[in-house]
Amino acid sequence: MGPTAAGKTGLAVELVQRLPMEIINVDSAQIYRGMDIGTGKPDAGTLQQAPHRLIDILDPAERYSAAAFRRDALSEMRDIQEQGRVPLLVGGTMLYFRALRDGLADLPDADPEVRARIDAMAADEGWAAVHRRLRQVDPEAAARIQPTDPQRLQRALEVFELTGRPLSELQRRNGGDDLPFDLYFLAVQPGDRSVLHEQIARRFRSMLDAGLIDEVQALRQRGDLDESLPSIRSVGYRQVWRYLGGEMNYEAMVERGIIATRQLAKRQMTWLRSWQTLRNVDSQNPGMLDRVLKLLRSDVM
RNA sequence: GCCCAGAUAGCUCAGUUGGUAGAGCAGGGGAUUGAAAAUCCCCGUGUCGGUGGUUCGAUUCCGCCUCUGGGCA
Repeated sequence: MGPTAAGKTGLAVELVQRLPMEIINVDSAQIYRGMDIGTGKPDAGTLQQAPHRLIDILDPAERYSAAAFRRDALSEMRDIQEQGRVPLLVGGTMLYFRALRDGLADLPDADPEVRARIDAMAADEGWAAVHRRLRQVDPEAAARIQPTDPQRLQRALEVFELTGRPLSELQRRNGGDDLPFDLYFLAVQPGDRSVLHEQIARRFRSMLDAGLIDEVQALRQRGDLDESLPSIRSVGYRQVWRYLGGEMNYEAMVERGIIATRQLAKRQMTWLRSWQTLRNVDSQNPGMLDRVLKLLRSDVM
């Protein structure tokens, strides 16, 4: 685990060359086909020598979820284990890691029709009205969710409409199905954040040099994608999308893209700060690989 | 050289009819259950360019100086 631009992929590739491990991607953007440069996917050669599972499994028009990830990851983990290797889960999507570790409540999948209805209500009467409606059917969730948080308001009301039960009640009955795996958590984090910020700026510019604009242009030209999709909302893609739509100039796009990446890294580190039983290595330490190998030897093997 | 307009938070700016100031962005902290690279919450003392003057009191009014735009030569 670790923030973006900390060097997780490079480390993972080194590890699978030395140990009987196989990589599973835990990154909510790298699941999309045709989104390679901006998501920081390893190049084709690297993928050849260090295969990643759960990369390129979805079209950008599709939506994924933490629940789908848990299902898919467990299936891949079983498969890798049956082949006598150890699953190495690598990525920065902390919600996915948590869903894997803790499980999720038994809730219905997203329903486009219900969501469209709630969107229409919000467009009509505002999200505050949606919040008031939620308070009637699920006061506990309404107390926890800000009236300004459309995404969670929509989900809470959606769950009620689909099940007739409040989300807060269903979440309490969290079926704690125990994992058939022991999990070992290792975080790769920068000792000095300002150095990470420099790396982020450099990496975003090099993505542009590598053809990020063309990649996003190709997505735009399909005609069936828009900014409401998780794929297009992801860091870098959203900013380039708007630049291509004439909403900002090149310079502003570069600045906003770098800022969005920094903010992502910060949120990722917030997750890690409260993570239980976590081993940390400094991503800026040149001896990182040896340190990790040593940790694995003493803690796992 | 002269005229005009600026100079206030890291950046862009607002404001104080004279009682030492506040937004957006950035940044920091936090939350996070089928969108999570998403979505949301909290956090603003800074020689108010410098220096004299007027005043009980000046960032605010006046003079001079410096710097930055623009105009005239």
